[in-house]
Amino acid sequence: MAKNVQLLKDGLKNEGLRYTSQRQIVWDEICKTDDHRDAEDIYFKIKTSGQKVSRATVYRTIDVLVKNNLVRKLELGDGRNRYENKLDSSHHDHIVCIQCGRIDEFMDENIEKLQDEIAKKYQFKIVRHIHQLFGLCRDCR
Amino acid sequence: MAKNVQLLKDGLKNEGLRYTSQRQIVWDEICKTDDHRDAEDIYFKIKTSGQKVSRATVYRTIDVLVKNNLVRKLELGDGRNRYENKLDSSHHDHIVCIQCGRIDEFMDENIEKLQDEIAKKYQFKIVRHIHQLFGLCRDCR
DNA sequence: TTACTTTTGAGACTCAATCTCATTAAAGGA
DNA sequence: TCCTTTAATGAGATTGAGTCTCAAAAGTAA
Repeated sequence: MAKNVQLLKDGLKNEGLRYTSQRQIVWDEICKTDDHRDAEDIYFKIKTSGQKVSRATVYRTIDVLVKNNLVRKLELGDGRNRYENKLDSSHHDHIVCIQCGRIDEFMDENIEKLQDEIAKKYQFKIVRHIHQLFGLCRDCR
Repeated sequence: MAKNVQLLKDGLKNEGLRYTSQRQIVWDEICKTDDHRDAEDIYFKIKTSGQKVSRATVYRTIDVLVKNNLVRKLELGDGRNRYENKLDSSHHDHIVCIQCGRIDEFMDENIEKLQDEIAKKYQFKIVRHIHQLFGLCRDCR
């Protein structure tokens, strides 16, 4: 846990941002699970735990964490962004079950390589990418 | 153009839906360009051309066209879905410039194959997928 | 033409997310 | 420790894409 405090403090300092109790609360909440949760989930989890952080601050803090590379933003195209902590996870993409909502993760070096080749061909500089497989998981097919 | 009328009529008939002038107007507008436009763009283009189709009908018709495989829906994760006609384009993914908004298309058989292998490994049945590269295009880097 | 059913339009509504602005609280001196 | 400066916060208003409602209009089949 002390590790998480330091990570946050360093990240904020790098950006010239202040360390506040609200930001720590939001970051702690995101670190509690490896789920892919939306901002409202995170907000209500904090709220029902009795801690006081406003909705605006939760949204703003999540943005800060994403920009500082502590949190990964997941865009599933259903109008709600999901977030996951990047504590010990390296880059990966997602497999999403459209029936039960289950989200698995995958990573393939070869796909990454092919991707880089495509970018090269288009003289394109990749900043980030999204690769998601939607369909039915083992239990739903 | 007659081709587009027939395509639409057939698509609608398949679903047991009626052929209406409004649906034809929306489909025609989407066929006019190969751009990746959002629903509001399409709605206003129709509106300013003097034709009368309500916003609700434009949105509903686009959904119908997507379900009937006449239109491809593009989710860029910025809160606005884009649409493109599938008149003579086969499957492809997208390269999006975060500076100028330019959208290029790419397709790589090998990536598709690797993707299928991943799905197999997870015992997952892919229904659709999203693969997008975000970054800076040739002119913006 | 009639009877039935689907589609449309206008505007109300939803919901995630952002913005406003007065108030509160970090951080770095003195 | 106390100031001063400046950033961060909270409450609630606002935005904006998209959906819903329901009465009126228009296809469809007999």
